[in-house]
Amino acid sequence: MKRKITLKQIAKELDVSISTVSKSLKDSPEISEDTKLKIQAFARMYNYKPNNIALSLKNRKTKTIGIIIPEIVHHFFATVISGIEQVANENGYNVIICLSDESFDKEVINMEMLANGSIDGFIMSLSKETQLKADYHHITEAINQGMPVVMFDRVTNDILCDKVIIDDKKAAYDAVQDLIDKGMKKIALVSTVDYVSVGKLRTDGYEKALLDNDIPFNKNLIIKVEDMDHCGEAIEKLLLDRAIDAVFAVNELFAVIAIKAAHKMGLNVPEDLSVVAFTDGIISQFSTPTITTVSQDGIKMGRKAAAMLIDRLQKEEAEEEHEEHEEHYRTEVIETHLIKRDSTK
Amino acid sequence: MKRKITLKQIAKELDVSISTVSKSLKDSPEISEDTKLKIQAFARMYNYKPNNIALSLKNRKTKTIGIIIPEIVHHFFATVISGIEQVANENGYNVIICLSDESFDKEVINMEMLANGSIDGFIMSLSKETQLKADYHHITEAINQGMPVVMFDRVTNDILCDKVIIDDKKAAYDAVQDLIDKGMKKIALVSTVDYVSVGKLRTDGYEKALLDNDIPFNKNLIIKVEDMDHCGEAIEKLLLDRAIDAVFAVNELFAVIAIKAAHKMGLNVPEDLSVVAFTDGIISQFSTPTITTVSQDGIKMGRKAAAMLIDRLQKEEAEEEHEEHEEHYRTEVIETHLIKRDSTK
DNA sequence: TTTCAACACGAAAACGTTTGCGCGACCCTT
DNA sequence: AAGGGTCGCGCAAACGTTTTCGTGTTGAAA
Repeated sequence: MKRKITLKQIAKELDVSISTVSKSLKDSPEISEDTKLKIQAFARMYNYKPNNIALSLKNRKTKTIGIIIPEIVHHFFATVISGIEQVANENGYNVIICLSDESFDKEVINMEMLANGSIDGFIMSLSKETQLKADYHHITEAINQGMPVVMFDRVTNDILCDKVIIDDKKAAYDAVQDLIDKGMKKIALVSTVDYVSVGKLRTDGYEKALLDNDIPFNKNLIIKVEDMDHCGEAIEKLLLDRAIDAVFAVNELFAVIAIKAAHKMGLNVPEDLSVVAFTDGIISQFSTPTITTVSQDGIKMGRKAAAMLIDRLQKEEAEEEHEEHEEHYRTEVIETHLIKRDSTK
Repeated sequence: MKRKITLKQIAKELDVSISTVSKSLKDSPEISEDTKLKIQAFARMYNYKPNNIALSLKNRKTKTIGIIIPEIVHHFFATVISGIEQVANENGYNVIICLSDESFDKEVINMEMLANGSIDGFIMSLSKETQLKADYHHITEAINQGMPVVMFDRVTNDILCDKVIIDDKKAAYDAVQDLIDKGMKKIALVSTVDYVSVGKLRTDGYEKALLDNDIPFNKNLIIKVEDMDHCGEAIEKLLLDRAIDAVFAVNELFAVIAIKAAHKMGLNVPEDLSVVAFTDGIISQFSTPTITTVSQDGIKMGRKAAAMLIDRLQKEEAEEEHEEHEEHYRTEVIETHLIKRDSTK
């Protein structure tokens, strides 16, 4: 149980100064070969490694990225983390992850926690509650303190920063258009409540596709799921009442519930009902039938977000207080495409 | 773009010493009320928060837990993280996550990285490659340096430390026994290669259940999946050759593949073939039919692991170099139970 | 022998905290 | 008026680094 060795201890042991040890380990020409070799050997023997915390304090940077997301038991978010981690690793960064649990307060607490020197920059996706309250003071504050922020997926126009998103509206439009092309006319939408930005955008895309094809936009064909438990019932009711021929769901969970509801009523998918979902995850790949989805490449999204953040950090470092902060923020759009599987004809 | 304010800046601004500022903010009785109020007001105005890195350096502890897992795009591991994060948060800890990607080298690099002062302790699950090589020097080293380690799920007897696992053998035994109770005799096992500890244990449980019921243990009914792509074929072959009546899969992915294979051959689940799987995840809940599984409560596992680690950290802090390190390590076993769904009769 | 460069190393500041201790100023007691 | 006590504050060390700027010793050139 020997604690990690420090420069000071090596110095004392070898009867030289701390600076001599430090310089020797960096192979500085200031130090004689003899001394260097002796110190290096000693350090290697005791497996000396510089203390990260001390380095962070000295360099005023931690080489750590803070990630704040609503939840982690969620295929999409897990893939994004995976993407972030890849790029972070490639560039010598670590990631520290905080979960907001869809709570505004936790999001704020976590951000303030990390903002006090623990990290060099944020990558985040807004919690539902934050989007509902539209209170972004914690983010503004972080940015004002010079902490770069990259938002992904659930973003807001109220904050100026780098963002990486998918074109939710267009993707939804394309998915619905595909249904229409196949002859569907009565297309139901199963969505979340409106304050979640992506839900709103996907609804917009759905509506536009209908209108562009001269299909009346019928509010009765839209289910806004507030609470998971009644989702199935609502869909069954719609199937019963309206004789719809397709369902467009904003996530795969809603889609699989729709399929189960259809089965329960003796309808076959895709023969009697086509189903398309947003977010290509595990469920879509393994449900029966497999579900046609809009791909939403989390890995790519995460990689892009991390690349943007690290790019900014490095630029910052290069400028080094030149104060020429070119406040030019970018919004990257990740391509999506429709993955055709067995839930559509 | 004002950088975060420091004690030094406040001191200079108010023309007092740094210590006076620090003590005032801690409401020390050493300082007069007047001065304290003035300083506190000023600090609040500038939203002063102590720098975490400086605190970490001073206190020799970071209030951060390092997590090393093979991958994150995996329901089970995601739930474990979620559990860890809950308890960590409740106790004022942050979590920093590294992915080994099932690679030994990455596991080593990540551990060494974090061990240099970045964290107070580890929670980890071994990568496949590490288990294959059975090389645990990096873990021993961390422990020798006084860094507490808690291992979960994929553990090894070669390392002495706190562990939290499920009783893989017993859980497998129970699952197979349940099949036997229902009249199954020809039960196939779809497993991973043996060096993954849990795969081995689950196989043992399967074997014991058979033998205890006087059912011959037939190696030909076992499929060791090396490579995902041929998994389906192997199962189909078995279904064709052997007329098996049940499949016990060590994870839900193998189970769903078995079900698909069965369907493809015109067999119905559960009428013609029962399927039970380990690891209760998303797939089991949403596949058709839903799959009977052995629950493996990741949240609980994560919570337990975090609790054990934090407990040890606090004990360490209390002892404070009393050197009375009671090296008594515990292994906690998380309860499992069979969740009966539609893939079994 | 004096002078100066080169060499090898150490002292100290800095990053941002916390905290034990010392010290001056004041007031009260005798 | 001298002694003692209290109050209010600052100094400095410590955590573990890196790096700039000395500084003492040596050897060679003048």
